[in-house]
Amino acid sequence: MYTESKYKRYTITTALPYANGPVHIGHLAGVYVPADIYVRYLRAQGEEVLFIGGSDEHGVPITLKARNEGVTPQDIVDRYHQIIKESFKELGISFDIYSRTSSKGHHETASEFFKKLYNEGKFIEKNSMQYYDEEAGQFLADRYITGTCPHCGNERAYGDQCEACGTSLNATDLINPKSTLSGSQPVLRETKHWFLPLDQYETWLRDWILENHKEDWKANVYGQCKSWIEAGLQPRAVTRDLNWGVPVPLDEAAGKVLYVWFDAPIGYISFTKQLKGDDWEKWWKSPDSKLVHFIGKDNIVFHCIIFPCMLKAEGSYILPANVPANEFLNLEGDKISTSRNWAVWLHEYLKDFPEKQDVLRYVLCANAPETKDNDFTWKDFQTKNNSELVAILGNFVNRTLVLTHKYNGGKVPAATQMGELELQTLEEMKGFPERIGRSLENYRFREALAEMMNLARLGNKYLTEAEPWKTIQTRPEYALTSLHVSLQIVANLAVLCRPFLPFTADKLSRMLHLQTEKWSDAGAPLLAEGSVLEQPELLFDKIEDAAIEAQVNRLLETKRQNELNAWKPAPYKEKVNFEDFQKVDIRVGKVLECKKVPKADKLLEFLIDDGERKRTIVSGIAQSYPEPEKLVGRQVCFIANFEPRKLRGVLSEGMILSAADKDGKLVLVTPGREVTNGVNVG
RNA sequence: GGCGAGGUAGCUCAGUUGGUUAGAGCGUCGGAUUCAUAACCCGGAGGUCACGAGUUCAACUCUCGUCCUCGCCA
Repeated sequence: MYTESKYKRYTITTALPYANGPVHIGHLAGVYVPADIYVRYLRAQGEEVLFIGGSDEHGVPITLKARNEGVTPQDIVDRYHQIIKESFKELGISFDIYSRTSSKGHHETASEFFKKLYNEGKFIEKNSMQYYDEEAGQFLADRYITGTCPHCGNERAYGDQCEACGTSLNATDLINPKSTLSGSQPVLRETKHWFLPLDQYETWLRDWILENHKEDWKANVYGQCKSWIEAGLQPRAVTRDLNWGVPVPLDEAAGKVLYVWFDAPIGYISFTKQLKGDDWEKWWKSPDSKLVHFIGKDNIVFHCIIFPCMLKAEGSYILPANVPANEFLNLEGDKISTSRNWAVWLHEYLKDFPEKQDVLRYVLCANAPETKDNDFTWKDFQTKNNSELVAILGNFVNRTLVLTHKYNGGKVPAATQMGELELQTLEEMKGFPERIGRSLENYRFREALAEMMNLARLGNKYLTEAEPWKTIQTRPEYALTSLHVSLQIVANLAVLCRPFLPFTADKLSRMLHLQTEKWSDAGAPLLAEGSVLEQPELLFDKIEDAAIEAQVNRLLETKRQNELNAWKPAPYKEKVNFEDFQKVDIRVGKVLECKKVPKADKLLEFLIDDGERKRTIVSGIAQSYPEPEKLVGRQVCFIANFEPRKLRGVLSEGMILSAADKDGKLVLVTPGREVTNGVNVG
């Protein structure tokens, strides 16, 4: 380790993904990829590390989703826990344990934690009035209640928020509240809950964060904490009325569970117990253990304020040394959204791009939203793969190994002719482990990754300058020496890229028969003269346009679907009176002929039997009816008393009525059964 | 609306306590090269550092105001 440290071991946690959907690239770039890089680096440094993850499986949204699908909450979390766990594993996120909050061990630990705080009088009790559904026999979460929004009059506002006007609400604000469980009108009933009095920890928080972590916490994290503390903290309910979660371990608390924000972070502790058994405590209670929480910015308050207060209240735990929260990743310019399916899902990526785990890891790390929100685009994904991984890293390794096989039978040659250039290059190589390490120790992952790539650049530059393909003719000993040097750089890359690109590191180590993964060995030559190398195998393949187009098209399709789903009837037009309506002469007629108007994309020319004569009407529906001749014989409705008008040179005597469907398709309006041509519609 | 973070080259980002010509990668253009997945290597172009005031010998950096993006809260 390059930065001074009083720590002997590291407890690294990652935000628990909520098990109501799979994991997407936003989660990965913000939390899991950086955390995994950090952990793999620590391991390479020989540090003792515990890397903890798991699914967050309680809370109201999961119960809502279960209701919508007609299954149990357990079914929902079983489904997503499986997907999430598998996909993390396949991406190489190297958790020591990936567990879940619905596990028995977690329920026990969370209950004990509550019990201890309860027994020591750390909670305050409060009674309040909450809506209760008498038919369903349960209290209602705010999300389970709909009613009229007091601000905008939307009749389908939720108890926590009106989606029409965006205001957040209390369920008691709603006019005509209705339970979504039974449809009945809920009644207010008194209920008792336990609260963690965060306000009592304010002085302590100020000292701990605002005074002592001003320098070492990220600006976004520190600023957010400051904002919260200075706004004044309120007691926060630890329990709620719900039947999905960790039951409150008190006789008087039937039908109540721990609030999900309270039980979830305890998961980090219970998972440690599940893995380490009796040996768990030092990871959480020994001051020489460094606790680091990797999270996204939405989670800052829980990990910097609330969970630390819980740990402080309990009394025997250490506190996080750092909480390197990242900002958000956008996708092709729009916010990632699970409900709108605007995401690149990890499990789908792994299917669509087999054996390309490291490419995703690379791109997400290079684009990690460390200081501000960032954008993921497929184009950029392709570019980073093709012009960085393939062109710089893969190419350097490949050319070195190909040359070695060509000129030295695949064995590491001797370095008999070290010149100025060689010494200088090896000297430069020496600096990389420390520079990369320091960046990682300070949670600057993009910088660290770029530095790792600079080593490959150094290799390319060296090889180009040494040009063994030329010197092999004139000074073969020197040519072999330069391959020796290049190979040492390749070997160093194998060690130094491991935190970022573990699959690539494995491949490289196999090809080189490399004996070490230790960070402290890097910086120096790692391959012995005469040792045998495998046949080179390409580390990365180019990604062709077609693969990228397929992904982009899928997103475009998603966007189209979302627009359809968001369709709403147009607002009503101004009122008109009956007389005005009567002025419009709408009639039924039969299509006698129908053809496209030349040089007009949208126009069809109809010849209509209107009961008295034939009339020509031009209508802009060609794109919805690609085979106009098929309309012959069909009855349509038209406006008979418009002034005739020329469209594209054709005189149109009226207008044919059609309905505009939500996808933009126009559909002709036809009487439900054949009627006499010329009759009125009214 | 209050608070927080951000707004720097076509794109993605660095810019240490204010101090010379504002940096990197990718893209683009030119050159060189052919060992290598037309890749690598060298060089050039490209910036009113969101905008407007102010402090200072000196401002991307400090202060105030405005605009925009994101988040938290009400």
